[in-house]
Amino acid sequence: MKKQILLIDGSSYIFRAFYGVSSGLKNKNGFPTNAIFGFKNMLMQLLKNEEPSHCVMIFDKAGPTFRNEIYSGYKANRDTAPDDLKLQFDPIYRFTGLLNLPIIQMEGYEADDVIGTLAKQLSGEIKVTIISGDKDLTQLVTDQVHMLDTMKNKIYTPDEVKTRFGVPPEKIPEYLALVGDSSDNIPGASGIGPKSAVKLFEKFGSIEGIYENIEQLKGKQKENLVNSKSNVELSLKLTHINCDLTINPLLDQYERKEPDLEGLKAFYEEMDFRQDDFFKGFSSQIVQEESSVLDYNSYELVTSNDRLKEICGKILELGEVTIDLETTSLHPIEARIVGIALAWKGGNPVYVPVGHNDAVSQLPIDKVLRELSPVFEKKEMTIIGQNIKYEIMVLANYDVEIKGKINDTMLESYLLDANLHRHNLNDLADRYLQHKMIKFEDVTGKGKKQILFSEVPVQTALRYAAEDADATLRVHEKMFPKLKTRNLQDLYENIELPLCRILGKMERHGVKINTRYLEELRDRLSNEQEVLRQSIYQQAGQEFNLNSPQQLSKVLFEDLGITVGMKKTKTGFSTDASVLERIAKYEPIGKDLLDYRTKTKLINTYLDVLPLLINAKTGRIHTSYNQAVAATGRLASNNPNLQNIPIKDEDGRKIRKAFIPEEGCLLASADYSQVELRFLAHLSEDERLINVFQKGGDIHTETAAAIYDISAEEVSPDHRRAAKAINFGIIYGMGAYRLSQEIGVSQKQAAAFIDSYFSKYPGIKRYMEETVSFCRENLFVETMFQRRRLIPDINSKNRLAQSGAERVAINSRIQGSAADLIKIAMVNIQSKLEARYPKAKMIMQVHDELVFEVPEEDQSGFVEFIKEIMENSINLKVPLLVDAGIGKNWQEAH
DNA sequence: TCACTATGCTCG
DNA sequence: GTACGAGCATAGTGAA
Repeated sequence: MKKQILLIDGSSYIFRAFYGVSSGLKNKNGFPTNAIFGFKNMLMQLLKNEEPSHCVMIFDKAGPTFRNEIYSGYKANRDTAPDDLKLQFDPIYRFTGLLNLPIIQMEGYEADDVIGTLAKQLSGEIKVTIISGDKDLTQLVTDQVHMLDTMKNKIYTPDEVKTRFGVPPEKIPEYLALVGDSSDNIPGASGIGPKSAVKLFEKFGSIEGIYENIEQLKGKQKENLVNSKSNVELSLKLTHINCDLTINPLLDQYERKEPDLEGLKAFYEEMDFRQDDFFKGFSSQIVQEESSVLDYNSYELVTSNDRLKEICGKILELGEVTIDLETTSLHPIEARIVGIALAWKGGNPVYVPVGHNDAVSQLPIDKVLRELSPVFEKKEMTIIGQNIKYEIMVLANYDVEIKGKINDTMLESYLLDANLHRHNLNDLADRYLQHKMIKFEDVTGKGKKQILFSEVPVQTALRYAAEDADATLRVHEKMFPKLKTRNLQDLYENIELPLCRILGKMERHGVKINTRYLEELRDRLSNEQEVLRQSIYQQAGQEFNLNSPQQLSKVLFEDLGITVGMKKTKTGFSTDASVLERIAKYEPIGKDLLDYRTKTKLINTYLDVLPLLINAKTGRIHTSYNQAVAATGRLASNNPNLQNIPIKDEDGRKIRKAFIPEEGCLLASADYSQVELRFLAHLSEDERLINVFQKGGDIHTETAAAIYDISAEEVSPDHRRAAKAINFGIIYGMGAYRLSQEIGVSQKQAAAFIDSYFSKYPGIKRYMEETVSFCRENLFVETMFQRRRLIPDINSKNRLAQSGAERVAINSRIQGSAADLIKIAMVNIQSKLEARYPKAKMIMQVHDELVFEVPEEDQSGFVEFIKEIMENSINLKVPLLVDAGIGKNWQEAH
């Protein structure tokens, strides 16, 4: 197989087939098959000759295109397809489907435009060959994109195009616009043929050049050109192929897949085609492919020390191995190893059981780890895993540390496309290998019947576990090279992978909780909650489930007949905080409901839950940081989510007092001040904004002063509040409506505010426009450290989806760059911390804040030490500022 | 009983 | 219709 993608101009294939094969050809039922037959032969021949690794078929879609809108005469001279041909369209589509070739048709565009877009998007990743005989398409030819005319067996390179037409590919649209094209009914300039067109281009370079210098021409030619000017301009619009359609081609989607052999056989029978061609020529390719697919029978169970030693030798020699641990628990702190699966290049995957109940003979875990220790110890070793943080943490339970390099397929997938929410191995295998894996549930069962992995029969475990290691290695080999071609390698190796180890340490260390304090707070809030509940029942004149928005809305808007602030949701009337706030202005029940909601929230989400999450062994809570969920590059925390512990309200803030240090330690906290606005300043290069940060003024006050055209001293709290809302809104791509809601002015006034903001900060406006236009062209945006976010909707025809995509584009660069920054800071801090304060630990991350547990004897100078590293982790056009403090609990540290 | 959606609220 | 990114709790619904 050759690494290349074929973009097949299917419609031209169909017409060529129809006119190339005798129209008398029919199957036994009298159904015409000449076009199908010709199409089949041409396609099979092509696939056999080219052996493409990727392939996609593009067809025209019936109906008018944007070219017809520009010019009603476009292709008007063509007769509609004969009925005999029309009948054959569907079988041809069916045949293509049976070969498992993806098909693209787009309404309103011609196949040419789709081909152009695909060629442009994919040419950076793979060699592209366009299969067509249409001379229009030669304009797409570049060094990476060639065109193959299979009828004439001619390959078009840029040089070939120049030789054939006398102009290079990029001039073809203009060339055709001048010469005209009778088959497409493109007028062109009368009296100008290929010869004179080439001469004119040689002399003037372009159509624009020709008309600018029209005076230099004379006689009939000048007259013709002048008279045809509008025709030429029109023609140019028609001949130019639109390479910017709204499609987000992912190369993987076009990878060759196995054809449906059964279906093809039936199809051939239906059409009365002889079967020999695909059984001989074609299926040999497929058979080769099949042999490279996962093979359960090759998996080996390792139960002897000698064999394990032998395997270690091979791995050490190779310098690379994929590892997957099977354990007793999903929780890395609790987990005990049940078996170890290994896979490496050029060998068969193996499984080393160490804790299976039914195993007749198996090695003990400490012996296996001892044997494997050179693999873990060796610096020049690469260990690959799916979610390798888990392996790192479980190995740490056995005091084993991976000293060499690591690779993580989950992170690889995340960096390639963070929008895909599924980066688990089963999905990756499906996506990259078209392989459906054995599911965990399939071997352990689920629900009440679920068993521990140690109870899974060892032969079943062998298949399951070795397949995991096998597939991990295979998807790694698919994804890893892509990181390089997409410029993501640096981010991967220098930020995400080092961070992965650090997160493992933070999670293992955990944080201590003052349970007694938490209980007291819970009791107090519960009492207050009860008082509110009774008060609400009384005002409502009935008891109902206060936690049910449905029941509450009935009580408020039907039974009590309240009409203020009504707002619809999908299913009824909303009872959210903004509605209740409006009600609160007239009815005390509104305020009571709001208070009830806050207290209930605190009790149910934090006070009741945190004590339950304390680990019995460590006496601390161990969150889990997910490095592969947030589309912008941020971390996410769960079990519990430590990134949404209250801080804004009085009662909520008290929960932070429950987060305490180990005996003899203190908690230190350090957070970046206004980090997203600083990135906005840096990325936009807006002079005024940069200046504000350089002078160190209050950003919201300065913004208020600028917008209202007053001095900083004259700024009132209300001015500042409005300016703050704008500053934050800008980062999110806010509209006037939302701002008006936020600061309580009319939508018109809000719009005027925004205008005024942009006139004072013109660089920001430019930044937003440039970000969107970059995104339109590339279908992704990039952070300061090349983290990509794909944004396919940016060219959506749906206005709402498109403006949503624009906001995402603007925000992702900022939020994502800030996420990059703190990740870099964490990597910097960890190594320096281990050297300078080996007893101090980094224990939490909350997007722009880091929390540390610090021995009392280390407290002097600690905060300054952290601050210094954080502020100097990267260089921006504005200074970075970190606020830091230290105290007896998380609240005091602020 | 379980899986799923809708609503609402917490954080940066 | 109306601001970006997350996680989580409860109610309610429909299928096994």
